[in-house]
Amino acid sequence: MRKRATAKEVGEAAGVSKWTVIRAFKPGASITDEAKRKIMEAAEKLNYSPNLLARSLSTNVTHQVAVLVDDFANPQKLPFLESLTERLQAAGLVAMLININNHFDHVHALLNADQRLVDAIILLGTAFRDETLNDRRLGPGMPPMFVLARDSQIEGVPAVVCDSEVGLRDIVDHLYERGYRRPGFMTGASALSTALKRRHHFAEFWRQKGVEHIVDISAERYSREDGGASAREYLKKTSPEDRVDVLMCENDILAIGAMETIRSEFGVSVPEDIAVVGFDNYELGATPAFGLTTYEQPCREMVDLIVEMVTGKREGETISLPGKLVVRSST
Amino acid sequence: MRKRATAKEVGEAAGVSKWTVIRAFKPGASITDEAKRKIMEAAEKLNYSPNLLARSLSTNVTHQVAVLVDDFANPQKLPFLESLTERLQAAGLVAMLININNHFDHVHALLNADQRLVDAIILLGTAFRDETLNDRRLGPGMPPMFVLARDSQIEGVPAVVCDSEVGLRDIVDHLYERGYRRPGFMTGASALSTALKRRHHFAEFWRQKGVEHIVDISAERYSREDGGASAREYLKKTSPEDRVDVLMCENDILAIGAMETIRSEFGVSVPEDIAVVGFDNYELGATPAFGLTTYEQPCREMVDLIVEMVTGKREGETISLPGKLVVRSST
DNA sequence: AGCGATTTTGCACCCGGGTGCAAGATGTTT
DNA sequence: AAACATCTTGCACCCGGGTGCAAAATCGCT
Repeated sequence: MRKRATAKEVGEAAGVSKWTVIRAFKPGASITDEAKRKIMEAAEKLNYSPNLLARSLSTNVTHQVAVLVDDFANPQKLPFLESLTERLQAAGLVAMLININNHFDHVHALLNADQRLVDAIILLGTAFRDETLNDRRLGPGMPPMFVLARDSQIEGVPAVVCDSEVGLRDIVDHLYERGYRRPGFMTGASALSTALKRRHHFAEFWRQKGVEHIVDISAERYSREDGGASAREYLKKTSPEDRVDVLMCENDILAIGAMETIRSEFGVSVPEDIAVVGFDNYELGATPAFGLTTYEQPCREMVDLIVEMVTGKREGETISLPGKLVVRSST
Repeated sequence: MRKRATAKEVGEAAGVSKWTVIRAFKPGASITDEAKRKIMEAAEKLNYSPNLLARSLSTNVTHQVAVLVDDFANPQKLPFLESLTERLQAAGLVAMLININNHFDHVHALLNADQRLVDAIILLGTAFRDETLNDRRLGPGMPPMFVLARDSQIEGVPAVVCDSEVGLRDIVDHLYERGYRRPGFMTGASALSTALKRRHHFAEFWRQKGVEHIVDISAERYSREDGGASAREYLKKTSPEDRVDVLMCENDILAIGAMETIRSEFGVSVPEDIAVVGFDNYELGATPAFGLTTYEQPCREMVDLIVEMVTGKREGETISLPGKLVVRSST
């Protein structure tokens, strides 16, 4: 059982050598129609298909791409994974999904991917530190790496990101126009460059409008509970008249957690007392219960670009794409 | 660039043959400490690690498992993917994530996985038809297959599922006890066996309690919009006094969609006028805005079992695990 | 028919590592 | 020191397919 036919066997069945069989499966190779027909017939009978492993060994191309994910708690990962696998498959590639966690760190994952000779490595919004890549175990021969939906300052590792500068300008413009003047910003894991960048632009655009002070609130992780917990802590220690009038959260999950806590535990209404803004346009944010104003990352375009880079159709250079402000009832 | 050191090269650097190098990397092989030390030193210097592709070619074991997913719209996939990748990795395996869609069907995916010589194929809650497996292109030599979070009637293809019989009995008991007597059931893609089974048990348990009539509502797909749309259609054509008093939805996404439409468009209150029940215990259902009563699938246990089957630690035989009723404010 | 041009096919040897066996090295016993 | 047991190492050949080249077959033309 579990015995695959080989080119040699097909050749014997069709009365040709194994090399001719291999040619029959190589588009554009020189072969007679007659021979090809016989071979295909025999191949079908024997249920033959080329062994991709063996092929990869000699061609040095595996058509496999490692996708590293370390934040499955973020539901935004799902649409990214969906688009990414779809596009990769359309390009003849397949994704090896690698879960980075406490038992399997980035260096492990990179070495593993390298050992499996993947054609490329995509870091999907992972929170890895740039120093990770300087690990001495990581030789110079690693497969090319790309970062998706997160910044990369690393030399030679291009990224495709949603332009947080444009995004936050749009958001701040919108909030200013709506009359909000006392902004707060909730970060998740604040040490990450993406977080810092968003925070930075948020503050910068408010400053340009004459608002100097930003209230900082930080959640432990990117989860609904943590968003709620940090909002709770803030509201507890701040009297109603001192509170922010709009709370920008680093992503939709934090925003939903915060919004729910604000409403249900403090009787504060959204957006009348405090407006809430998220980031990502997570599907459920659109539901009437939330009506979350947010900023949509151009997921499909981002994925298209990264796949073009991976397949070499496009030069590997960091690209920022503008997203789209989605205004709903929370502001 | 992108040149990996080979065992032969390491051997030359360490003054031994390539076979000795290979042994140095094979646990339990016979080799002197001295030789091993020299080899490891040379290996580190040359940044050598065994080429897993080449190894797989001769051992016929790839340590790769294909995971087929065709329903990325269901957020429940994310925790399953997370646990699954984590467990597989802990067992030394890696997941190839294959997206089944209009451009890449099940047969394609299976053939692709086979060509890549994966050790096993896991169908993650996919809506494939049993006939798919009878496709003539699928030979008898396919890798072993397992179904996760969905039923399998297929001979030789074991499944790990959440026991819908126990689950629905718990749900119906709970609803009956709360005093509901006019139940409705909302299915997604109703042709699927999982859906039919849940529907069947739901009706059966009500019958045992003397309630014969179940109102059937069906949504096109498993999405919030479709759940909302089918609830809308139902409420439109049914006068308040004729309506169900509890609506059981096949999963949480449908339930949330239905609940939101019921509340916001018809001013019907949940649970006073109509109670709503979901299935899966999707994380956001816990938020105060929804407070969705639901049934939690034992995700981690299910994944543990399927990984044990994949690794051969457990016999491949369909297993049903009981889940856990989670009562919240929607009932 | 005969010659050269072109296409098709077979072959030796490669990709990087794994296996079983036998030769070589080391160690133990008398 | 010889004889034997044991451990370590090298080797031939395997896994399944890919490459470049040369032999063989086919084609076109005079």
